[in-house]
Amino acid sequence: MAGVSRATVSRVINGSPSVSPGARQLVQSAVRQLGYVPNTAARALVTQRTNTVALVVSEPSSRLFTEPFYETIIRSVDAELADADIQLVFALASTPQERARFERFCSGRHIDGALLLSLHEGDPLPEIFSRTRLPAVLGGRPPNGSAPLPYVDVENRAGARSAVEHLLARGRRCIGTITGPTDTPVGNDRLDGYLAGLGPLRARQSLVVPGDFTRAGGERAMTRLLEQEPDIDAVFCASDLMAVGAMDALAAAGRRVPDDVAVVGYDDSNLARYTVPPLTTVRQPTRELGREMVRLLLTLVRGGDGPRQVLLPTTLIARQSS
Amino acid sequence: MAGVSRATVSRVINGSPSVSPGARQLVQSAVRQLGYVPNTAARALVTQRTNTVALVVSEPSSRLFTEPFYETIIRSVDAELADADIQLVFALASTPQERARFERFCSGRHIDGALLLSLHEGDPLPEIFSRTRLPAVLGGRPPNGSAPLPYVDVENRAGARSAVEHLLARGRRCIGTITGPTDTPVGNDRLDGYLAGLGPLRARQSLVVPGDFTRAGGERAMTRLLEQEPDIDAVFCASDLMAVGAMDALAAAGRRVPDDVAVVGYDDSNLARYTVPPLTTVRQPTRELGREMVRLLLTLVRGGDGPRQVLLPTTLIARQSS
DNA sequence: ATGAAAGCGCTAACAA
DNA sequence: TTGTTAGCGCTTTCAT
Repeated sequence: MAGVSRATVSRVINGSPSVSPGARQLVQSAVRQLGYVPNTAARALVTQRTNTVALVVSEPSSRLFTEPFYETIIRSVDAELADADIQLVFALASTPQERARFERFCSGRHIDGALLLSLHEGDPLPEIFSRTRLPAVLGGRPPNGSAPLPYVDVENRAGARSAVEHLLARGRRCIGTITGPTDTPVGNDRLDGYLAGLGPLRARQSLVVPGDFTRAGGERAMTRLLEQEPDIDAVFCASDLMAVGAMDALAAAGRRVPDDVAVVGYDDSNLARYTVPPLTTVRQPTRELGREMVRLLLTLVRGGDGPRQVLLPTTLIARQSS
Repeated sequence: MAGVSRATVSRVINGSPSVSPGARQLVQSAVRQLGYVPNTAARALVTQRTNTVALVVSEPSSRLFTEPFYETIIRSVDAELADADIQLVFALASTPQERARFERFCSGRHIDGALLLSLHEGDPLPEIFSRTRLPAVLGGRPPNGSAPLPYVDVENRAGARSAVEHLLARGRRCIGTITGPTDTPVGNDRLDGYLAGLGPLRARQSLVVPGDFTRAGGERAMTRLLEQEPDIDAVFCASDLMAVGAMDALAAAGRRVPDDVAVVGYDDSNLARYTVPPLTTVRQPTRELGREMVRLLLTLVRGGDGPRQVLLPTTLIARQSS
């Protein structure tokens, strides 16, 4: 219709500089009139790129929906990808079936790369990406024993440590912790930070109770902490949601926050502002986490060389619970 | 490697019956040894099918993550699609930019069809699918003035009506309602059901307060209801989350549930079992909703003729809040 | 700056 | 039952 060859049309569509202004005009108006849209499959076939990346969450959907962290990360990843005009495919991979389906999806070259979130120890996903050389970026450092894929992480250790130091500065001396799942890097790193923060004080075994990042889990853990350590005067929780649960348990036991027991959470989710009293917490730059993951992945997808790891800082947000 | 033609390989891969057992064996073992996986782009190019469908949510992600409904629907859609070995692409389309990107995605023939959730009045999506003839199924009836795409819905009117009738049967006479957003079919239908349930009693304007499906919105609405109608003895909330908010407001005002004011919610989400007292609510078959949407869409994608609408029944679940 | 031509990896009609 | 052949819609050398 524009009276030019397919090659020229292709050049115009892809913004090649070597097209005469006249031809460009002609093609563009023809495109508009025809409502022409390039066929992605055909394009993918020749370019070997699909302009699609996957965001994979290895958690049951219940966690996904209760954990405020995911909402933020999904939003920021989606926004960042939108800027690059790349489509996001969102995949749940918590069951073996889901993982198998996703693996087929990858082998089918449906995606240019993947963002992997919340990996547990023994998760087979990193191995797959490492083997197939399909670009992938982890959110959070790889679990022990996992293939060493590039990752973006927040300084969980430093963040947890700052929480404990804050508690110490406020004069607390019997500081317990409710940890995250111990088969995840986040869970371990925050526990390490807690131990490091305590320093010469050293933690007693009975001050450390494992949690599972849920509110109910936090409540149970706090109850146990209260039984094991009646004199406890502060607790560092590895997530805000668990901190809320801990505050429930504290209220049920008749302990005042922060007078009797100070509480510090982790995440600085929306939740934290609305608890009574408002929750002191460790803010992690979740939006930046998503953004950096995308940047790194896109660099890799384009064949570039990115850093093997990116570490983002945390900030302690002091509110009334401590 | 198997010593046969590409066509035969293709037949084996696609399970054509007209392949000799010998050739099939040969091909299959070659496939295994080579780790061969068909290239989806090439296949899509010739078959005009991508084996991918999109689930589109026209809501800000905040709603998506706070509304338990979405978690269930996403799970059931994902599971149902997995059975058919079709990949789910999850897309947020709440901002004009997101919608534009999604539109490009569709025109690029990236997907075989789409599932559209929670449409508001004036949403441009249905029009696009109607025009491009790309198969689409709505979750919930189309908003007024929208293109008439096939849909799966629950009997919102009947459900709301049954809630009000239940309240009447318990002797309540001054029954208010907290509605959903009035630019959504669900919001309107549940309001209609409320009005119908009241029957000859007729509702006063001041008994109807608009909500937004959030907990905070429910709380605000209940507070207003209490001001406008101090004698109110029951409230029907268009969602469980709003009912929880209403119960917060009731507690703050010193009204007992159900003694002073009976509360009925809608959804029968997990929430409802754990409120104090447990919440009477209208159960909608969310899993079936997802399943039926997928079935209908797949029929359409395969060129079949499906029903224009599917309506699923609701059940009243009586608990202690009424 | 432009066009001709090859080819990405697959399926499907047709012939054998 | 099998192979040959054409072609899906695009990008990309390579000439011109």
